[in-house]
Amino acid sequence: MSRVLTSRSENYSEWYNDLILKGGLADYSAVRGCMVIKPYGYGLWEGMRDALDKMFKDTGHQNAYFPLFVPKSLFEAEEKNAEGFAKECAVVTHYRLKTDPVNKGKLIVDPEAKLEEELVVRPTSEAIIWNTYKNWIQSYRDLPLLINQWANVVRWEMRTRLFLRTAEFLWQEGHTAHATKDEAVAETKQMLDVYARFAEEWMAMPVIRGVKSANERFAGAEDTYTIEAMMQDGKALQAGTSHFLGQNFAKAFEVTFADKNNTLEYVWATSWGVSTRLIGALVMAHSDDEGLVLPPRLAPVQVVIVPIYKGPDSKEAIDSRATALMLELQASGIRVKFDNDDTARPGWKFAEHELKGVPVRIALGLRDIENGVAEVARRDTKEKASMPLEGLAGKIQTMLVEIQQNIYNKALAFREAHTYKVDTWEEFMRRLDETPGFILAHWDGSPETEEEIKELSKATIRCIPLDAPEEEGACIRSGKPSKRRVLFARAY
RNA sequence: AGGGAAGUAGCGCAGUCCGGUAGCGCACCUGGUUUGGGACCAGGGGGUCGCAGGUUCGAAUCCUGUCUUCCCUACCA
Repeated sequence: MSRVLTSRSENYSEWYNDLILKGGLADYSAVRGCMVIKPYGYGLWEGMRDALDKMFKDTGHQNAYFPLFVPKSLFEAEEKNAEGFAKECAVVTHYRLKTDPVNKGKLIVDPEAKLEEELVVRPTSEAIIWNTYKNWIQSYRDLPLLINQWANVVRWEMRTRLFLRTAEFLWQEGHTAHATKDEAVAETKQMLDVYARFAEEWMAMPVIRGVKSANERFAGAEDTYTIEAMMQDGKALQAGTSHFLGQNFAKAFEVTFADKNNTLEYVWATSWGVSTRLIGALVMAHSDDEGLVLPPRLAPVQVVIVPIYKGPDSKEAIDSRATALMLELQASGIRVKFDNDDTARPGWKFAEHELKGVPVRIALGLRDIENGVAEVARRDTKEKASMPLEGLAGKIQTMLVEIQQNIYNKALAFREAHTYKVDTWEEFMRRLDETPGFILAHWDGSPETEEEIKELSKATIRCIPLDAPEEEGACIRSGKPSKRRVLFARAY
């Protein structure tokens, strides 16, 4: 069989790739560093998008769409941001191709069609958006301006990995403008909280909320808030960020408003985003050696019904009972697939749906129907039980909620078992190498020490957790005094 | 970006050293028997060997260039 997966322990990276490719989430493409998101993977993204979109709307945001291209002069307006992205920008320099006069049938870039001003393919949209907001904001009555866009962005990465880092990816980016600093900070924190709730309640993936250190901060931001999740190899993955941008973009793009006293003030800004990287996070957070394990709330298919045909006469009876069950489940709001493909055998289907992470499988044969039962199997625990067909939809609903909770608990228990308080440099290094995970340790707060630790250990400060209690201590590297522990890990 | 490996049918691979007109398993198609954990029998279709040059009577095989992917390390918001 070509469907056999590499195991996690054998090679974690290959296991991950196998899940993505064999689970039908994505494919490589003819374009370097770019992937094709297949229907099953895109279904996951749609689930994420719909849930997040509702959360954004519920917090007062509206969607809009801004151009893919950013004139270079706009892009460079906010210096730090431009510098941060400069080395990974795709740039459009020409607007026309023509037939190669030397080599007929081939196309060349028409040298006559050079753009006066190059266009940067957006790696993020702050520049074009703030240039636009300038025209939209005149008065305090225009604020707050709360806008989100669902879009693709391009960052020319040298080394790519499916979903985790690709040259082009899908994301959402929220960009808001506020009259006061407090309001903008509150917005930044609110959206971080939205992300954290989404990760925990929908993806069943526990996250640490925190603030980035200066070194790890978004270019152009005053503060970057993050949610950090732990993958099954103990490495950290930044799952979402929310930035307090201060007045940096307002000043760069001259975005001012008249306050109630008619004095002109610069607006205060935020931006926040999550991307298709979340799909990579989802895969690595829960899956096992048999395949994907998807949380019911995001699984494109929550329940699959597999008929067990026996003899030519059984098909009709089973199909009609299975169809009735499917309709009953659908009526309960469950996403269900009746896999009545007669050319594949049950065993094959069982393995296939396990690989794809379908949370619940119902097997239905003549024997079951005679006894008024069905065999129900959970993907997360692999438990199988015979359950009465009568009232099954209600039980399945409950089971889906339990599965959602169970995989969250499992991920949380894993994270807790791999989170260590460490007070010496020796233990710090030993933990990273021998029992990878999150390390809570003291740091003197200086960028130099942070850099030194990174050089020596390849671990970075993932965040200063928001709930970190005050605690006197000594920096793990420099020995200088520290007031709280910060979160270290090797990261994706 | 450094090191390593690999591109031959949809997938996994053999063939490459030693040049002679492409093969195996799975998948696919047809017919039949089957169906409670990746079925079986019979028949069949599909590949300008990643791409571009070169050497040669002749290239999957030798030479040069190039593209893509993976792994390890490094880098990255």
